[in-house]
Amino acid sequence: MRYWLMKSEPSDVSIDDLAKRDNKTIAWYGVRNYQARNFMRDQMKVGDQVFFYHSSCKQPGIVGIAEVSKLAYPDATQFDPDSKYFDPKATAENPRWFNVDVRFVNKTRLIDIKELRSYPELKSMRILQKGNRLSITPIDPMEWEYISRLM
DNA sequence: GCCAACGTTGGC
DNA sequence: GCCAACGTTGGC
Repeated sequence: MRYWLMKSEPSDVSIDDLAKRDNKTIAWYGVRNYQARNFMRDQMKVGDQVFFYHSSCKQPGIVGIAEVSKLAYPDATQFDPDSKYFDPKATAENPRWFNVDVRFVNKTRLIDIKELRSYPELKSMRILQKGNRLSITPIDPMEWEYISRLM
């Protein structure tokens, strides 16, 4: 079982939105970065634990825990001409983008990026590195443990 | 709203 | 295959 951090803009899908969905589950659609796609497609397994992170908002930070509830499958939005995630180069025979399903586990207090930066134990976290833009990053078990204790 | 950093695109 | 130009991300 592995650990991940997944960013979502709360104006798009917040932790509360996730908690309110049917089965508290959502397809992690819209990822259009190959590295992040590969994490979902090639490495994520059902039961993997996820820090749910709010980005591009007033208070960026970890706000809850979720888990992978379905293995990766083709992202439906790539085939939808009306979606902003439509990809004309993707076909049903040759899908380019994949997503897993993620299920709500629980909310936590907000552990914002400033607080995360304040712990030397977490300084190697990918999201704290300068210029980091990757929306899905692996979390080291030690880091998961450390952050869990803060909650 | 700014802008540094990054990934992607496409001409050569 | 290089790399300049461009678009996007995301904290501030």
